Amino acid sequence: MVTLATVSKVAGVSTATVSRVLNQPHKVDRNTRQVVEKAIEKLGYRPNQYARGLASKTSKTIGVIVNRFSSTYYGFMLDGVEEALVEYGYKTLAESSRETAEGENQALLSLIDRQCDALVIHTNKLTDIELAQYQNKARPIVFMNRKVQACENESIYLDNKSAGQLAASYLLQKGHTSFAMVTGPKSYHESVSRTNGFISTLKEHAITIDKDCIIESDFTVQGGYDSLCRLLKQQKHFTAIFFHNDEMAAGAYKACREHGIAIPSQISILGFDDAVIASHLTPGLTTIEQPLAEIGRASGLLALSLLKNKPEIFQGSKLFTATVKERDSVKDINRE
Amino acid sequence: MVTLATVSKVAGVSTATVSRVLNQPHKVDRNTRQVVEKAIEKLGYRPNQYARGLASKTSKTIGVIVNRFSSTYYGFMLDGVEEALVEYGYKTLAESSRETAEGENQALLSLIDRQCDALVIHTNKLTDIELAQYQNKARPIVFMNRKVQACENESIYLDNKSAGQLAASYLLQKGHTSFAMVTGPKSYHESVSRTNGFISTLKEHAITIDKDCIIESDFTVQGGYDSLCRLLKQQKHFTAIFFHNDEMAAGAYKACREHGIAIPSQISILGFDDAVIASHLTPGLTTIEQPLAEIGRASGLLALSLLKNKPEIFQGSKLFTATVKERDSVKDINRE
DNA sequence: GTGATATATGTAAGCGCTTACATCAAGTTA
DNA sequence: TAACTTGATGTAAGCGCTTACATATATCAC
Repeated sequence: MVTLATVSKVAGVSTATVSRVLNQPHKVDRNTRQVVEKAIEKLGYRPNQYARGLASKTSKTIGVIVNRFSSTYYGFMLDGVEEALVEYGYKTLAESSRETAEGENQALLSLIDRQCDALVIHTNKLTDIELAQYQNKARPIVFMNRKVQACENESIYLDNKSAGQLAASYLLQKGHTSFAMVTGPKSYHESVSRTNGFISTLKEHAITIDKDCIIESDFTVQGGYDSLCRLLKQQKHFTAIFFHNDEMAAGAYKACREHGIAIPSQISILGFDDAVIASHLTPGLTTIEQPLAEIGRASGLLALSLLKNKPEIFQGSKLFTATVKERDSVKDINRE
Repeated sequence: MVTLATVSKVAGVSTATVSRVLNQPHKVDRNTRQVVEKAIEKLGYRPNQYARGLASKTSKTIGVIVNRFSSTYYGFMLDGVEEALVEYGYKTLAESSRETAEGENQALLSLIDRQCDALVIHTNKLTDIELAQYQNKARPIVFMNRKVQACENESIYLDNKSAGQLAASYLLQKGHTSFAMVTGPKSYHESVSRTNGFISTLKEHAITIDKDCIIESDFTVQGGYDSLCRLLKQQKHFTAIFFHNDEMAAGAYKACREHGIAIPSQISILGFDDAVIASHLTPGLTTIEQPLAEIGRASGLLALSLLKNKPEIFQGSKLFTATVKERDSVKDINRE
């Protein structure tokens, strides 16, 4: 095995010098540096990251937690984080929590055990209070797409209230005046904020939404399907439904097909996320787009900036805004 | 900071004993063990994985390489790998190659630097010869969904030739006799095998496929769209098209919509993968399903079994078979 | 009781690095 | 020229673990 010592012997210098050319090259004489670099090259030496980490107490690695890998929702954020870190020579250690509180805790501990210099985590199950306890100057934790009370400086997230308002404004602008909404679980802060935003804008226009027309669901296709069936059964009147994500909207498409309801002529549907499926649905799903990759990227950069204590690395805003991705699932009633 | 030494002092034993209760508890007396465990608990001690790795030359970590995270294709495999490893107390260190040869090389080296005990990699760019050079008894490398010559024992993959045959048989069974095919890049072994399988079965039925009706594309939605447009321009006759993945098939849906061609009445479409979008397309895309999560799981298990030299961990077959996931995009011509 | 065997624990030498500190040569100042 | 910088390099002490080996104690056959 080729170690620092091997290189130092071949190069005829001390191990300290070799270590210096690796970590603080400016402190080594040009000629010596070249000799060492040649030896490294020749031997194909690669530093042992564990020895490095043990000695320096830093791993050049940032741990990331997501619910699971098999959803592009997390995939886009992960790609964003990795992209940001690669630029700075940092590695991503990604772990999934498998959507359980226990998984989130375990992943958190395990990433800390692995000496991650910082953490970028997306969590749903742990409470703000539990999360705040993990915060620690030595090892910054960035909360990705979540606002954690008492850790707002380390939270990167979408302005979900504005996004809800945007959804309402958009539908109003298209002439709709009577609505339904299928939300995510109330335990998710996103759901609550989106709901509040949506309702508040309606209120501004003196429109109220029937309590029965707000259904709490679970972000799944099946959940969306079930919710739509329930809404139909109630026989309440509405011309547009706002779904808190595209999967649920896709479930609604299926239910509509089965009930012979045409989108958007009989019912308008507005999704959320701009997931991959949104463009493949027929008609194309109009949806509130959130910049997931950007959010991931920002989270990565924020982690680095906190870690290195260099504010210049992360300059932008911690709050992201959603936009409307217009396709064909919302009818413009004004044009009738 | 709480270290092994802290625990040993509190428990009144040597560090060796503490280390033993952590790694080989049966070698420690019941009473001593309890005392130590209590101390660990009380102090909230967590072993430093870097020190552990340095001393033991093992990291209990398996490195995984995928093209990127933002595709469920890789996501499902990743989830599969992680699921398998978690059972055995191993961690997943996932890195993306960003679909470049350089990225694949870098990721490979970087995971080795990080002392991964084994690697599970999905690569497209590196050649069999390059990959074989990385193989090494000390650190097994499993090739996920790829057959690498000279490393067949470490390759877990779909039987793409049979899958191609299955595609042909299915379409034949539905009464089709005239075909087109849109393949993935020829540089991908999957594309070649699927093509060969497809053609060979047709040949068995004395059917040939016009060279112009086989189009090489790139696995993207846009690629599928373009390919269909090209096929239509040629004015050749065919009733069914076999696409090498669902994204391309989705692109074809779009092209059909624009050209006013009805699926499946005017043209039948068969996809590959059973991606998430397949069920959301209208009509539902009939597709050749490959068990990605299973392939990931098997890869993880194989890596563990090679690593620990315990054949019993990985028992199954290294070759997976595709199945038909039937939806509504293939017309049954017999029923006319 | 003796020697052999098994079981439990401790001692201490690393694992491959980083880095504070020491050393030394060469240049600078008055 | 003596005293002081400065820059380049070396020495060696860890970082927090694991583990081969040594030691101590208990058990057992005879």
